[in-house]
Amino acid sequence: MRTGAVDGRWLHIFAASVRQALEAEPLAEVSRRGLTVTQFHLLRLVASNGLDRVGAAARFLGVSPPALTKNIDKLVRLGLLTRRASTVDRRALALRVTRRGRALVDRHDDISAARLERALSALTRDETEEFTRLLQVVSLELLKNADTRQGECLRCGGDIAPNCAVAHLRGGCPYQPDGSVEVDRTVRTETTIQDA
Amino acid sequence: MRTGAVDGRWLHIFAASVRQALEAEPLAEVSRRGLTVTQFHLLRLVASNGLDRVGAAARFLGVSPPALTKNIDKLVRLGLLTRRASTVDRRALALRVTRRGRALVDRHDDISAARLERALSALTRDETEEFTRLLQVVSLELLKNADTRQGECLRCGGDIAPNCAVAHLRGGCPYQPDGSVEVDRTVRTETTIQDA
DNA sequence: CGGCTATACTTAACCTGGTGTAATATGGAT
DNA sequence: ATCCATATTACACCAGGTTAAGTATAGCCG
Repeated sequence: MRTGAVDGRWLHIFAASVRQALEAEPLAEVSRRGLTVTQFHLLRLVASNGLDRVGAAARFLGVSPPALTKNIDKLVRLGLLTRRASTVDRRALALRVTRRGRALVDRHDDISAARLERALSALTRDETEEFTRLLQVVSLELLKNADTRQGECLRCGGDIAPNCAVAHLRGGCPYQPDGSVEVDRTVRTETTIQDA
Repeated sequence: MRTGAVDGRWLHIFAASVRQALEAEPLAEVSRRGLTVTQFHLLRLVASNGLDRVGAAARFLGVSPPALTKNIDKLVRLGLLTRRASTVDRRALALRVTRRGRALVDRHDDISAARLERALSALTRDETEEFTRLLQVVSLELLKNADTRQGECLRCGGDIAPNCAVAHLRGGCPYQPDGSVEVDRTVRTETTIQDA
């Protein structure tokens, strides 16, 4: 960091550690490197509430509709999702998770939760609460300063949190049980990387 | 998160916010989407200390040597790096950053630092210090529980920090001025994604 | 000193996940 | 009934990744 500026190193190190230890490695373990992170998040999104709008889900996950179609093809081929015609709109389709797909998501989350618990055991109860509060404050400040494409999935882990502050900031989230949100993709700013 | 388990949502949201607001968006702005995150980190690594060992740098950045060769080709073509034969070992090569390449890294870091400063202005000085301490503790705990491939770059922002705890945990880091570290790649566990 | 093994990077061929454009089918408004 | 909009998919292409092989060089050993 430049002289006199705030030291951001540990924010980046923490971000990489979370992605690596709580997302990428558990995924490699449960899928034996057969799934990418985008494919996993598609699976989890379907497991959460089903999925009836490929276009909206593509925007939410940060890829184009044709790209999502290919990933859907793969997950169906692997027996993790099923694809049916929609009963509401015959142009659309309906995706549902299979037992096997749900089991993979659950195993991933179990491994991730165990790792998190071990890591947080280094903190006291008060420190954990304070840490979560500070994470929330800084996250929301960062998101406020970011571009409108922030509508994309933040990979929060998919837990349904009533009164989620991010969903409020954005006017909705597909993980919320009361329906999905259309994401604004008119402003593209993100470079893509395999961000483990 | 499962009932009774620790709530990890904000760790993931924070990780995504940091990657998005402090890395991906500044990079999109300075490179007009012409560089991937891996290419940017290669540029920054060379800007830090030069680069004399493509193989070691490839391992550090988490790609294969042929992949790094292609990325080097692109950065040289864009006028951001120069490639020369090594004077020490004619099998190897030496990479150096150009003025233009260094300017791009500096502009990225300026944008990122400004965004970080704005975000952290929501905290008091004591809260910022406590937050950094907690980020460090939890990061190191997560890294201890992760696989040996942790030798890969954590994208800390490239600031040289004397007595860096991560470098200590790993026995070295190419960003440290006293030389690079060979990363152990015998255990592969990571799935790759553009993790902005 | 010559031969042989190891090492460094690059090339070639291939794969995968992404893109944009177009095609096809359907919905809904007029 | 017609026309415009929308949903998903097919197609062609691209870029970044991989593995295997090639070429040049380093260094060790007999």
